[in-house]
Amino acid sequence: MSAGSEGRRTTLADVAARAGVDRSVISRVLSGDSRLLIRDETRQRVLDAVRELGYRPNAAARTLRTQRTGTLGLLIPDYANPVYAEIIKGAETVAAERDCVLLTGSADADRGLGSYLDLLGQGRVDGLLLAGEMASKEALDGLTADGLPWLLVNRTMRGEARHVVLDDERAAGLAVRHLVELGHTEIAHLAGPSSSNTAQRRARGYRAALREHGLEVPSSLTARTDYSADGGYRAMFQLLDAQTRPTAVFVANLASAIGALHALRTQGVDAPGAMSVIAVHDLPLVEHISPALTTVRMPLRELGRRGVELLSDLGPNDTVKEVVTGPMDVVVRESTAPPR
Amino acid sequence: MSAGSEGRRTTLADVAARAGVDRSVISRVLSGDSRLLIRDETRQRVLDAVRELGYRPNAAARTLRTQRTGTLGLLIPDYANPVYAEIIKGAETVAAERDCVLLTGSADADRGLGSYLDLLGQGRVDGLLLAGEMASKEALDGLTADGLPWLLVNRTMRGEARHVVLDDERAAGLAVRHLVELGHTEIAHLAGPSSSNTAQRRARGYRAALREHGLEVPSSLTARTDYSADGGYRAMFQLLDAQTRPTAVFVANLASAIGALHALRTQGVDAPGAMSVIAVHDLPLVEHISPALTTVRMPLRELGRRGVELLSDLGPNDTVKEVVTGPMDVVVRESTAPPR
DNA sequence: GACTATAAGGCAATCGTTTGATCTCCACCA
DNA sequence: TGGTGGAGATCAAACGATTGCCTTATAGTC
Repeated sequence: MSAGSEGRRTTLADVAARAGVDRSVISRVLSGDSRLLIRDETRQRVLDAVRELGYRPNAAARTLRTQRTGTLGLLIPDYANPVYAEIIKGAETVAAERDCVLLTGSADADRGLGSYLDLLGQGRVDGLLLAGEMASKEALDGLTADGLPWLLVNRTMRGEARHVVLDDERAAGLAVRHLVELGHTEIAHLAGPSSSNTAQRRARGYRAALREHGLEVPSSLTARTDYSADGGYRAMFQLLDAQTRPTAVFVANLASAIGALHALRTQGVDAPGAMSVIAVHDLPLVEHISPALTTVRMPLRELGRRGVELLSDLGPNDTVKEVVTGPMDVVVRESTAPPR
Repeated sequence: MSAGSEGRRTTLADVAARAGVDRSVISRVLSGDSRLLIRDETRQRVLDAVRELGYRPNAAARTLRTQRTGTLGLLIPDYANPVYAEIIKGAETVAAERDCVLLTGSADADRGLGSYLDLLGQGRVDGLLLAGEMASKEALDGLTADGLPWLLVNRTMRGEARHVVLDDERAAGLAVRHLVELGHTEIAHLAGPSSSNTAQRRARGYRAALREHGLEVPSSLTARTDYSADGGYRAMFQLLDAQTRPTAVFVANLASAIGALHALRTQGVDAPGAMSVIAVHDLPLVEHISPALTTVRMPLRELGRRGVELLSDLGPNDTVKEVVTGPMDVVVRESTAPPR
């Protein structure tokens, strides 16, 4: 609208001049300072000036003064993984509720936490959520030394007591129980990478559940995938070659399960007739593949929510270990059935 | 390491004191000011002090002074859509090359561009990439008035000449040509939502290609999906009910194609035997579904790359309309074949 | 020996907000 | 008349980095 307003953005000084008061008055009115004594008429003049000039506080100046940015960072390893999409959504929702922006970025083996922080510099975020495996212990200590609160999301780390995770062991337990209840006794596990924290917990939960149900835990019934569809495809072949072929498989993630189903088709193994498949996580999409996947739905949004909630109340030296207690359930579709 | 360094972060003043020089010297050394005259010995003292104290410039202070943040923002409608994952990856890569951080956030119908900017305040990013349909014309004008450069990514907008897009019409053309070359003449289109810019361009490309190949363009051969698998599922049923059943369908996106394949299975229509299916975009996953999808692979990363490149050289009043020229090809898999 | 040029840094204003401390009325009370 | 006590603002010092302009030395010149 205001053509010619090129060049300089409106500052407090502009608004103050327009309203005929001091800058500090504007600032206090806008921040809702309750100790401010001001006539209604003046307050109105201030608000009018703010609106007419379209004033918006300068983030850098405010941050410099208050040492707060109103911003949280979230680092994830890979945008293509739908698991993180859900976590981000949950996190953004709470952040917005708290008038705070969530800024997401990705880091991985090459471009790790360190280089990300070098770019970010100091004082660009008030806290950092770290989802996934990109952070080393040293990097985390560096954050603590800088006085920046951080929180691991969906992973734990030895020696660090700052994380929020899902109950992956219980998820594995639910999956196994579902298979056991169908009558399976030869239950295999298509596990995620041993470097992955969630994969470890799911594998542990799988073994614990088998024992709990009085079943043996032969290591030949576990194969590894890198959490990709290709990985699942290859790993399934491995399982099919085992001396005793399982009748069901608990797969650590969705993508691998899709690869696994492909392998079964390729080998002419009917699913679920000759092999039941159940996987961790759920997406609308799996309803539409064949056979529709039975899954364990995880409270990923809740995980993101809790991440932000915990982080924003977290001092640089506090500690927290939380397991999100959101609903978790087996969504039974077509890929699981009683053994033949 | 330095226990007790609690409380205050190191500032230029600390480093200056340690090196025994003025703050300005530190600043100039670090910024590589070529006009600075300094003895090697002094320079070394400065660098040592910087390292020993682990100094990192305060982003807010620097931004306040220079009016630059070293940061670009990217707004997307939905993290769950793998299309955006690819765009983000491309964008982050270039941003990193240019020593600049890309901060991604999501906005949609409810939480639109406006509320996002209210949270961000002024001066938190040097420019904004807007992927998807969340921005209104007024909001864009607001950005321009604020002096913030912005660029639409993967969409155009009437009356605004600031976008970078893919050649969706050509993608549609390639898909249709592939089907025509297989011998199809009854080619349907499973189109995206009419509100979507890409959907419009793909539909236009589809019709143009049909005409180009001398085929008719009956409107009964187009059905609409909302770009979801469910939407594709329902839309495919519509197509199957048409008076003349097509022998091939060009689907506007992957998720819908997966739903469409499901619908075909449900109805006992063999794909590709009785119905060929080709979709826009490619993912490792589609290799593993049955039948493996034939797709048109789009240069999404390149789109993200160009977005950042263009934006960082863009003044608030410049204009740019670019069609990314990256490679685009039909990946032939199992879901397309000659008509019976 | 006075003068100039250059090398090597120092000074201080500035960016825009926030916030504790201060100031100026004016009414009211003794 | 002098003093007190708000009400309703204003003042000014930060926050930390950048950058145009100054100030010292020292070396070199006539």
